Amino acid sequence: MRSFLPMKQALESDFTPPVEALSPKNFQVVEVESIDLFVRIAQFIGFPKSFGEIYGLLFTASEPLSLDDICERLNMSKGSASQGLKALRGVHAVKTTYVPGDRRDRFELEGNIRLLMQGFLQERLEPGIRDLGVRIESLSSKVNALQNGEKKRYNERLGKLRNWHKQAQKIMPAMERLLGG
Amino acid sequence: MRSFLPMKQALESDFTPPVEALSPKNFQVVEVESIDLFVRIAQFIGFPKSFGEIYGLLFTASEPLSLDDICERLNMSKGSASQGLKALRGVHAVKTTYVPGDRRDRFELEGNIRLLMQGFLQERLEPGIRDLGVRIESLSSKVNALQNGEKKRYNERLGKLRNWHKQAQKIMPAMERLLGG
DNA sequence: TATTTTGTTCAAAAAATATTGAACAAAATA
DNA sequence: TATTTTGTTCAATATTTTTTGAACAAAATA
Repeated sequence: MRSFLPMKQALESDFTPPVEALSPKNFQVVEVESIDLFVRIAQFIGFPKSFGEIYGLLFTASEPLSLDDICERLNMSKGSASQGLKALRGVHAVKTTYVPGDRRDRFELEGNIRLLMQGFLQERLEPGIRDLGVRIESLSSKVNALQNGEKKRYNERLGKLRNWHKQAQKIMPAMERLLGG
Repeated sequence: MRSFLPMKQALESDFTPPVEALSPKNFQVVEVESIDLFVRIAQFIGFPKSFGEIYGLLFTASEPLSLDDICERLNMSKGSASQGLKALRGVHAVKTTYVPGDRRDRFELEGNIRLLMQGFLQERLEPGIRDLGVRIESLSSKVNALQNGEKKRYNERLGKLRNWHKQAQKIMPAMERLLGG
């Protein structure tokens, strides 16, 4: 893996007290740990590692970064960065920003983690739950064509499953309110 | 893929009315659809497909199945079935049952989907959330060593993240109650 | 005890998924 | 308009994950 952060921050002020002179190094540590954190979150919600890296880098950035910045700092191909940014923009986790005097796109976080979670909840979890409902109902109707014994056994199990699915649907709004609001 | 269900059910009764004579075929359809359903659920919570297949097959089974039964009906290797069953037993989704006159292990579902979810919530989601907390706190402490400007910017973002994490922790018990209870 | 049956483990193969990089198109500049 | 810069797409490659199957150990049977 390549170096993570340039010396920019250190060079921006003329004077810093001794303990703060260590800042660039500390900043690198913090940056690496931030990226690591978001890589975990990404993997947790089923995104590839690279998406987490990009998000983590933007989390630490003090200004919007260009595609090239991202590739360079994360040692990642342009293709990956482009795809990752596209996906992250898709879930409203990242937005494009105009920076005067630079004709390249610049990227920064859009809102906070809640927005990212909202995307996940609404575009992955919710449809998933809905799909389960469709499948359970389809199964239920087909079970009616079975022999009595089989039908009874199935319906018992399906009933519990249907019940559980209802609960899952019931808790969704609360999750969206608390985590995605 | 191989045939899914033997003719057993059809052969168990001497007479069935015309419409029910179709039962074996219907049963196969239902079985395939059940397995499909649980494959989705498995993939949803990050288990391999084969785990879902096993669970789905056991969901449809009228009696505890042996390892060989499972391999045969799902056209799956012994190794896969063994590993899948081990994992499913680990999350209390499947249990071993003694069947007189058969020295092979027999497997059946343990409780309903709630138990499986409980396993997922307690053994995956909860530790994941806890790990995030640890990482966020580690980051927070390291941010204190940064320069003032950086520190301020970071703490703003970290504050929101910490806040979000608290909400996530808060909603866990409700999820466990509704989905895993 | 020797043989068979049963289930587990793990290295290797296969499958699924993510990443790369070169070709391309679109937009900006010369 | 020709050239350069920028970002996207997608086939090829690399990586990760899952599955297989043969070797093994444990338990049951002969």
